[in-house]
Amino acid sequence: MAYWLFKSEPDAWSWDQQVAKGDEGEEWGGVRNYQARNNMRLMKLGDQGFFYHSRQGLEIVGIVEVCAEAHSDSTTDDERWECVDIKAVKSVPNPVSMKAIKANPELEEMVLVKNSRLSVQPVTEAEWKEICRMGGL
DNA sequence: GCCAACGTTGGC
DNA sequence: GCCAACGTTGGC
Repeated sequence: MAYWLFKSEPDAWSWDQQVAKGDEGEEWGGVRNYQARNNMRLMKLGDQGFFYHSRQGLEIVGIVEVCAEAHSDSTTDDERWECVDIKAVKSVPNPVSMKAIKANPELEEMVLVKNSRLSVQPVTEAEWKEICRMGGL
């Protein structure tokens, strides 16, 4: 199983909205970046991911699970773009902030730190465990 | 709200 | 195929 990180501006799509969707999940559409799309193509059913609030919040607030593998993005007719569906699994008791991540030497190689603009990113197992520990999970 | 970093576009 | 110009993202 692989781990990922999904970024969203809470103004556009927040963790609360994701939770409200329940097990039905939500299509992660609208991504127009090849690297992010390629990451989604690699995702398998049951893969886990962090849900991160960018711009406002700047913290990891929840855990999601891939509930549909890559398919065409319904927000465009352009066949280049694909996306997965994700559903909320649980909230992070103590949200892990960008500041806390940057302050932790074990997380200095995270894509979130090195390439903050990529909206769908891979997370290593070590990073996953460390952030879960920091988040109180 | 600013602006650096990054990705994409398009003229040559 | 290069690279300048442009648009967008996202931390600050």
